[in-house]
Amino acid sequence: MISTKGRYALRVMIDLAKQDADGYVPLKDIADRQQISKKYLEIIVKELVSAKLLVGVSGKGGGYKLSKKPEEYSVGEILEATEGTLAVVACLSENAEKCPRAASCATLPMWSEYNKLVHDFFNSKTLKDLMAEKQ
Amino acid sequence: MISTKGRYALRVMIDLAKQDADGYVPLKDIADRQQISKKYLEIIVKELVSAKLLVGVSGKGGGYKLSKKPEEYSVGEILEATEGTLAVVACLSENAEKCPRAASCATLPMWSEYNKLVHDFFNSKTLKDLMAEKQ
DNA sequence: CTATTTACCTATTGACATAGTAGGCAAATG
DNA sequence: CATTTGCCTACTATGTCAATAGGTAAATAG
Repeated sequence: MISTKGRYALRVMIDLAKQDADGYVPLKDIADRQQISKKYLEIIVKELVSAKLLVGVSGKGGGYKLSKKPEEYSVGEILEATEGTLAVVACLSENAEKCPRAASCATLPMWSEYNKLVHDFFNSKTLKDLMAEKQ
Repeated sequence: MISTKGRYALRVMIDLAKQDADGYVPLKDIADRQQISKKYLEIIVKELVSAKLLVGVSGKGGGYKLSKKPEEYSVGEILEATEGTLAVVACLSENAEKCPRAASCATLPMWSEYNKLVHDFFNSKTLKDLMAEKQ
């Protein structure tokens, strides 16, 4: 299940995509508009900055802005930055140790198929697609 | 992410599907074959019995057996019985309270689409499909 | 130079889920 | 009646989620 963290991250990104692309937007404004605790958003936004999806600038006139154009973000990369992984089972995550049962696992083919489905879905959606939606 | 519980449940069901369909199979045997703690499996199997996916019989000669034919189980119902829900976001789970943001939510359409994708995927796969795999 | 605004940092919390373990009771059969 | 099996309650360690609290660092406006 996609957690609050990932869902909030998307809302922040959509919010930023809708603001003037040149200026920096203070987190306080985003928190007010989205009705989300600013303190909690700090944690989320920090991860988005680490992942280079956002640029943050301190001080007066500072805030956050997108590091590229909305159509250049996949929803998948935003979720992966905050959720840690989009892998559908532990053994298919990036840094999973090799499962000794893999060769004879009756369920692995299904998990792999499902994993691809999920990744393809989120990688094919862009931030711009979500901007187009209402609100 | 699908948890150990759901993955173990599938392995138990597959294991049972491969045994003689008439007799009852002791949990100890399944645990030995699958190399999973029998104690932990007790918890999982109990939930499968509650959901009427398995029938359990106590005493000598007892054990568990499928309550219907392998091709009549969807993978979805097995996972739902153990994972609680397959909903991809909280607001789309069965007993979720109505979200006040729903009407104006920019991400809801995507979540709904994703939710359908996931449910369709698991509801279209049957236990028999998994039996056919190696092991 | 100073006050203000902003991001950024560490730490803590309560609630809950995960992945088990322990020990015993109840039922069924040989 | 002993053995085998399911079934029940309880407990635990670890981790994640969703925050909250309180401070430090950087940048700008005046």
